[in-house]
Amino acid sequence: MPLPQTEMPGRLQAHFADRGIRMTEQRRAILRVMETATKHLDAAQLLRKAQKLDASVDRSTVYRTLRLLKRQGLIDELDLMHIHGEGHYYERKLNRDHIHMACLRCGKIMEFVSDIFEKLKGQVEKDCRFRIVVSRLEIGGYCAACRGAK
Amino acid sequence: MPLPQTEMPGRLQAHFADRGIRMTEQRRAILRVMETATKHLDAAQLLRKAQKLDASVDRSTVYRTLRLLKRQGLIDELDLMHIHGEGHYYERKLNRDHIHMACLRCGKIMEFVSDIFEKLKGQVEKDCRFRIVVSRLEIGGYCAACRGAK
DNA sequence: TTAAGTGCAAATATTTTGCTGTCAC
DNA sequence: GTGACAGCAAAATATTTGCACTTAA
Repeated sequence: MPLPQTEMPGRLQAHFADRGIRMTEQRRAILRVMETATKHLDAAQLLRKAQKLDASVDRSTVYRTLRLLKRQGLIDELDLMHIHGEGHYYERKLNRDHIHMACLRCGKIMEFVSDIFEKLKGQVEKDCRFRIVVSRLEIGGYCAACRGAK
Repeated sequence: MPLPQTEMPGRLQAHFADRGIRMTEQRRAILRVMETATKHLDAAQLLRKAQKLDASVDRSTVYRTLRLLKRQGLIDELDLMHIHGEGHYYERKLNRDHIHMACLRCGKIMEFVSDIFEKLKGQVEKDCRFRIVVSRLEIGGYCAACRGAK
């Protein structure tokens, strides 16, 4: 039975507890935002949303927590073709890796899960003798709606 | 007969001429550096190398020219897992798309051409009805040499 | 001739760091 | 109690912009 994409609130916090990583009010707020986010957030958006839960959260704590989450392999960092600005976007790493597509015209972000992608990663691991820790496939182009409209 | 990976010096300049894009001393220097680069360059490295050919080249001209090259689809922009700093790396877009792998231990960058990657892009175009303009697959992990050493 | 391109300096955007005080465990 | 974490302010890094001057076509 496949797990749903909206998944296990509290899992990030559980991971922290499991590994003996200290929990603070600020981290709790940031993790909750990441856990409940319905779209990809950049650092500034994450800061604003976290401050709604705990007004004391500082920008530097957001960046420090993002670094921690990355090191723990709990989130992925994306560029999304820099549709808005030069910063990065973040999302929880869920059970299935997926491809990101960004429409260069309307800015819509789409996700796509593919067995061929899994096969490709297997090929890289085998043919290049490379142990994959993190992978990121981002595609820019035109979505179905915008293809015609161009 | 497959085209070699080190390829056609002057092709970027030829493209500019074909499209009626103005050529300047500064652009000539920047294009030459991109054409002859043997590794991925960030904006600062590109600036330094271009200044050796034409000392007048300014940082802003480098960024403006990079933007132009991106819009023309002549170069790809990469993060290379931010192995050094938060900036971007650039490389000429050659005939065959390739995957980039960055070793998180030794920092080595590897490239890999795969038919499965081509097939995957075909799947995205077909199944998602998405017209791909640019794609970027970056992988972080451990190369063969570093796998043992860890 | 003139629209496009340039350098320069300053602005903006993004991320990191040093320090001192606070809090989770 | 103490080592890890926090806020704050300032620095570091990366990229963009306004403007007056220059140049390719």
